[in-house]
Amino acid sequence: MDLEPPAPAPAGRSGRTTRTSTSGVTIRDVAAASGVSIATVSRCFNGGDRVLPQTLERVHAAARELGYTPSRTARGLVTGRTANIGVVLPDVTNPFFAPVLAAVESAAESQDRGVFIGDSREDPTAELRIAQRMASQADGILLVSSRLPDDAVRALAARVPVVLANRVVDGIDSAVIDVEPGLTAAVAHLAGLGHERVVYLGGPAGSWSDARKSDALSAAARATGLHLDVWGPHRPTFAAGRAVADRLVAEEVGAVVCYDDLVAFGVLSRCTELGVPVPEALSIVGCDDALDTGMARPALTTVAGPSAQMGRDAAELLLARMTTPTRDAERRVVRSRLVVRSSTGPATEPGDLDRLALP
Amino acid sequence: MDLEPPAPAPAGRSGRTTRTSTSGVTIRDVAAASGVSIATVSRCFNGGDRVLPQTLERVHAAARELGYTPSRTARGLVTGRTANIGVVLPDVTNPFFAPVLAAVESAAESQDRGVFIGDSREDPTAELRIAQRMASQADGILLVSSRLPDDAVRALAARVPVVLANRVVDGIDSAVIDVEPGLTAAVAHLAGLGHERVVYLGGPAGSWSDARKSDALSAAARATGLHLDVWGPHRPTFAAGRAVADRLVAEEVGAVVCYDDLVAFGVLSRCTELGVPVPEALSIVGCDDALDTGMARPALTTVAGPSAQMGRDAAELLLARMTTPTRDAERRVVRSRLVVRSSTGPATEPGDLDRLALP
DNA sequence: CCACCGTGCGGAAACGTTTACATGCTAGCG
DNA sequence: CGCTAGCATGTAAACGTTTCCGCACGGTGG
Repeated sequence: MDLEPPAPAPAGRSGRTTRTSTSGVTIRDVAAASGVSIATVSRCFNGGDRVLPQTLERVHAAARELGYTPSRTARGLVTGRTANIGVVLPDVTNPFFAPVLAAVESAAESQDRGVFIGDSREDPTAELRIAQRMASQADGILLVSSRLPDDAVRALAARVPVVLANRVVDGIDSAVIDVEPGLTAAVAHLAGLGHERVVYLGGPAGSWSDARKSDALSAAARATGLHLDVWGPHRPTFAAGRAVADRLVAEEVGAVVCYDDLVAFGVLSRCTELGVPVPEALSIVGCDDALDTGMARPALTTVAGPSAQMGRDAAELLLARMTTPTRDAERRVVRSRLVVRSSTGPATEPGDLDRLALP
Repeated sequence: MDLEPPAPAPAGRSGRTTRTSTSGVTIRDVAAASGVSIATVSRCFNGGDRVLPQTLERVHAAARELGYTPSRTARGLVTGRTANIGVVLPDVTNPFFAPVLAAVESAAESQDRGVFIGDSREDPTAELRIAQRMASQADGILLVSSRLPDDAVRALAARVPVVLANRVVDGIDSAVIDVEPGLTAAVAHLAGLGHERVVYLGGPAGSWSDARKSDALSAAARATGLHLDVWGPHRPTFAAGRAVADRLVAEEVGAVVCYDDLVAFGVLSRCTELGVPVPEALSIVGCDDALDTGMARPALTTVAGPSAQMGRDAAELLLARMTTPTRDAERRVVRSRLVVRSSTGPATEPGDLDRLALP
């Protein structure tokens, strides 16, 4: 690559200025240098089919010497495939997405594919715009926690292979975490600790996983005889958790399940500030087990979802759909589970609470 | 191969199968529909220069109706520009990089540019490979915490605009955090608490910021009369912190400064497990203030770097260099500062320590 | 010995744009 | 009234590939 790094008018017998960002040496140069036609050079770089071993060797040698790399752009123009994939998610900053992004990146890298990333800021309009931009430059798109309406997803999928992560739409591949086992266990756990009322701090409007969590909690609460209040929507952030914490303590809520760990941490943080002891006065359950969530004190009881596994599943599905567009839609499900740590504890009577508050 | 997989004969008056992932309608269709030449259509989509307002209107109407979007690939082929930028960083999973990625993504999005992302896994070879792949599809590349040798960076920069974040190489634009103020304050802080020996848990080999931190600590320790030991290299992970914690307690180290918050949390986590009280037995200082690091108990004293700002700076520099390749290299510096929370405290005599250990 | 076929390769036509250059037209100026 | 300047538009040549054909050649089967 560092053939002639700073040189002003580098290779090329014609002295034409090269403004492409690639090496500047084209398939024609290689053909000339190795005494074959460009068609043969092309074949040498695409499986080497129907090429004499010695020719292949000669061409590769010439290419190596000239520092030739096939232009992905030109290749893309004629083949219609770009060897890139796109990932669009609601917030790059949310640690929940990091493992899935990592998994996808890793899968792509192993096939020498580029990865586009887009941050929709939880805005469906932005999400669609980004996805459409990607559609022209990627062979497949992974929508993580998509906020798009079902129809929009299907419309997009008609133009370009689409796979969903953390979301389900009929007829579209998806990789999801089944929150039900974990949340059911969480409700049972809280009930077992004597809590009679639980508040669910809901996630962003239009979030599929929020709806799933809400449903799972309702069902579990009904089965257990627990009273469930659903608050929200809330943005899935630390700040949102802090903001809602005051109301939790004002209403003397004894147990709360949060849309995700960020919100849970926000609640925890604000409670600490307010001098509200956790879990004595308030039991907090998070979701996702993003970040190494065990590191906080008190360590957060949370519904852990194997998000890295979900990412790997999503990547597999995407790659599969890209190579075989005419498959039936497939759904991969990984199970969540409850991780009990120390942010949950026995229910307390209001009287006991007061005693705790002023030692 | 898969010339006409699902759709028999979709759109198009010619019935030609469209295998491109774009809308399938080309500039030619728009030209025909609006009764002008393709050159005029092209002009309408590039600033509308030298085009009669009514023509422009007509063309845009036709384009809208047909659902035409210019092929970025074809455009890229002839112009040599792709309107994409690339970001390569050592670990997508490390929360330190999230804000800078977000900043870059945001800047790119506002110019309707795509963002490639690559994860080098802290491996210089992989980093180079990824960067080279990007070079052919992006107009500029941001190397975050690059582990590449200076020469490799310069060689790359000769092929494609390159900007560095969290790293400095002569002749290359860079946006960095100046760790010196924060670390100097940290040393002073520890000295003020009576600590006489500090261990620095160094970061990954070949990390520029690790070298800077090490230097800054050495200078500050020398000036303060503190004894500084440098341990390492360590991978910048939670696990690495946990692993080294045992040695810290075995050697009865009283104060430790960590390469980043992940390592610091690892140390903290393991200490809690071992029953070593923080900060009574061990004062811990982190770096970066990544994650909302105040949420852990005890809250981590850390050297906060405004990484989002660094990201914005880097994005600005990259965009500027892409439009004006022949500028002098520029360096943007943001200052770190010490954030004192509760993971640091007064030095303890071994005797006192024992008393603490068994209550 | 002839017809045939597979094999290795070259020629040339795409792919969908941008852009230099040519062209016709209108208007302004002498 | 004629000449020219400028403006809107068209023509065509790139950009760097892949890939469909066709061609020569040599070996094999009849």
